[in-house]
Amino acid sequence: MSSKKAPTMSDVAKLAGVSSMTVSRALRSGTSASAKTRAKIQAAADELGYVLDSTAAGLSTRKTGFVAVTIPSINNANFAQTVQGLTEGLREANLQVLLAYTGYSLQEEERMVQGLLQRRPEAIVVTGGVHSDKCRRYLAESGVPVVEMWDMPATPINHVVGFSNKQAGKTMAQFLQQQGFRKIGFIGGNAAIDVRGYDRRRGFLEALDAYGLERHRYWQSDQPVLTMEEGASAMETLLEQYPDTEAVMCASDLSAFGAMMTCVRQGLSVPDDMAICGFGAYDISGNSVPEITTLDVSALSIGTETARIIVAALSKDNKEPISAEVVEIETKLLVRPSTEKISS
Amino acid sequence: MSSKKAPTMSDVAKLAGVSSMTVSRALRSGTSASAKTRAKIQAAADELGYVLDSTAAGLSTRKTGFVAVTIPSINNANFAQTVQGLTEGLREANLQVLLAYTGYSLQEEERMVQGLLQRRPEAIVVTGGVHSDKCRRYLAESGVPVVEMWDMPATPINHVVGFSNKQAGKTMAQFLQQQGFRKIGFIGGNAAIDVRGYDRRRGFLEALDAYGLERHRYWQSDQPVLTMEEGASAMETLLEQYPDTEAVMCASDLSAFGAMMTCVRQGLSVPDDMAICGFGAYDISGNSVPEITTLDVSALSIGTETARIIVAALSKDNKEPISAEVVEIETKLLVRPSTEKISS
DNA sequence: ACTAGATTTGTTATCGATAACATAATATAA
DNA sequence: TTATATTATGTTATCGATAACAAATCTAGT
Repeated sequence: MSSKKAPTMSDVAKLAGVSSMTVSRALRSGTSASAKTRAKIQAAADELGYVLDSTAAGLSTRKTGFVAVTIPSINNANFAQTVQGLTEGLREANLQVLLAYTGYSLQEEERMVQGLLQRRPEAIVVTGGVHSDKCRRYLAESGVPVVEMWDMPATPINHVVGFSNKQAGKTMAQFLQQQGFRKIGFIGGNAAIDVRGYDRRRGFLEALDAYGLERHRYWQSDQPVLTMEEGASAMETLLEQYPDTEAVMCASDLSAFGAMMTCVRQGLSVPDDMAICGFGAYDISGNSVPEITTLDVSALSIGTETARIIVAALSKDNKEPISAEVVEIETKLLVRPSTEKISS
Repeated sequence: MSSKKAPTMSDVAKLAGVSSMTVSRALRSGTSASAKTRAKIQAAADELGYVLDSTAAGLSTRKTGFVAVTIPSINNANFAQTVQGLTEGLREANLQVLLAYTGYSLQEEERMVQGLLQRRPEAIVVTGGVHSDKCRRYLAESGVPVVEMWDMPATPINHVVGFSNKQAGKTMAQFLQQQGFRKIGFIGGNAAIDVRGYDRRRGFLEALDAYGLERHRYWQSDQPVLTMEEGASAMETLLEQYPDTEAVMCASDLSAFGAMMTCVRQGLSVPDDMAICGFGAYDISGNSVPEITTLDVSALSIGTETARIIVAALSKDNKEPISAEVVEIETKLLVRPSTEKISS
């Protein structure tokens, strides 16, 4: 770590014997500069170890070159995949992702969005369709494209890339019902925290109602039930309270796996004694024994689609009005042995 | 998304009837401004929906307010935890994390570091102690604190927060040997890609040598073996080639779990027929049945320690020379049922 | 060789904020 | 009340780059 301060463009210009404007042009593509001076300037830049200050460049061009993204948690394979899709999709447009974590808190989301806006992102991506009033206003007035992902909000701010979590819950309930299960439980979280998980539960329970099935076998906590450990202890409680339960849907594959391990520990067979399904198509669901039935929401596509929309919105001439895109991502039920109904 | 461009500080100043310098002061803490004008300016700012442009502010103060971090993969719970520790530790110093993924490629790391430096981070954090020559030079000449984490490089660039991956491999080998296992295998990746995983293998095999144990039972690929699926198929191959293997160390808990599932599928009992240990103390290792022996490297502490060093380095007066800190994180062997030696 | 047109380079103003200094307003002490 | 210290506000220059325009150089066709 050298302590002398970084060389600037005019240092390079001086060394190369040209004006700094010429340096600026030589270091960019798509600008006119003779091959000879380009080489001369490149050499001077290398000698000084010059690195462009994109902070200053951005002030002039009014382009910062990054897209702000908020996700609930970094430690979640689904969001990680979405971010990967975003990163890759934005790379070709020379846009970097600036990530912030909200910890499933709307208040934190508001703070993060405010902080991110100070950095003048060229677009903003948020997870979910529910935000604090202030946050909605920040987003709406930001002057840049906004994408809400992982949900289908009733009143979108701008663009949307997601799927209906409620419908996802319904799909799972329908599947379990069709498989012949009747006493069906749910392990999941609370509305105030994990909005999307709660929507899934709502859809799930509504479907049970529609089929005339009992819907009291659920377990809830005021924290999202997303980890293996939480799933495991939730299943313990559920087995105590409703030992006759035949099948359970979990808010996440991780909690589904935890729940399954509780069954194994108690000598219950999955799916013979207890069928289990999860959500999110995490690695674990396809690699456990038995493999776990789950809903694949194609987290990667959410990222790539979001990136596509952003790139399109930014490349459009400002003259034509940019219409808000709403993309519904297809979900896919992965039927696996953990929910095989034994013909008894 | 409104299309009129964002208001600037002088817009606020005009509305409030003061100079823009006064606005600048009123909107910051630790600056002199009367309560009355502060309120007046705040009101004007709110009315206009003004958001500070930290890009411009940074150009003047020469502080961008963020720290650049490169990690091999976002989809890795260990690195996610480290990032979380970093984020939290830096938040109180008002520093944001700018994340980039290298995909376990040194070449990509070089590109990322170069790109990140253009944004003038106040510090740079990289994963591992091996970098391309160019990348090393970039880092060394960046003029800001550099932290290499997750390893103990022989010749550090600047600060270090990590542990010896080689020693970690040795520790596991020693443990398995002490448990009474003799025919020990290894499932892991290749040097060119996952440097740290390879170091662990090196330590592991050296220890086997030291104990006079056979060391041919390893499986290697030119890709890192870090996922459950990779672990599962690696174990299949290993069982074919060396069916007499008694115990296996895996480069990660995820591959360890995959390997364990292969055993289960083939009717082998863990640990009776095959002992398995992993690395990284992922959730899965503590929640599977049986639970998997692993090495906890305290990924979170790596993040918080790194954050601490950065905050300290940045707060120090530039007068006193900043000495490079080297912090060795303590690792902890978590002994679990997956490696219980049956007294036969 | 000469001129129109194309290409390369230079000059000046500007992006939106803050630092540094200068000045005005207010508070405090003698 | 006056002098002095303190606080509040304004002015000007600057951070490091690029846009917009201007000038200089080169190229090609006749």
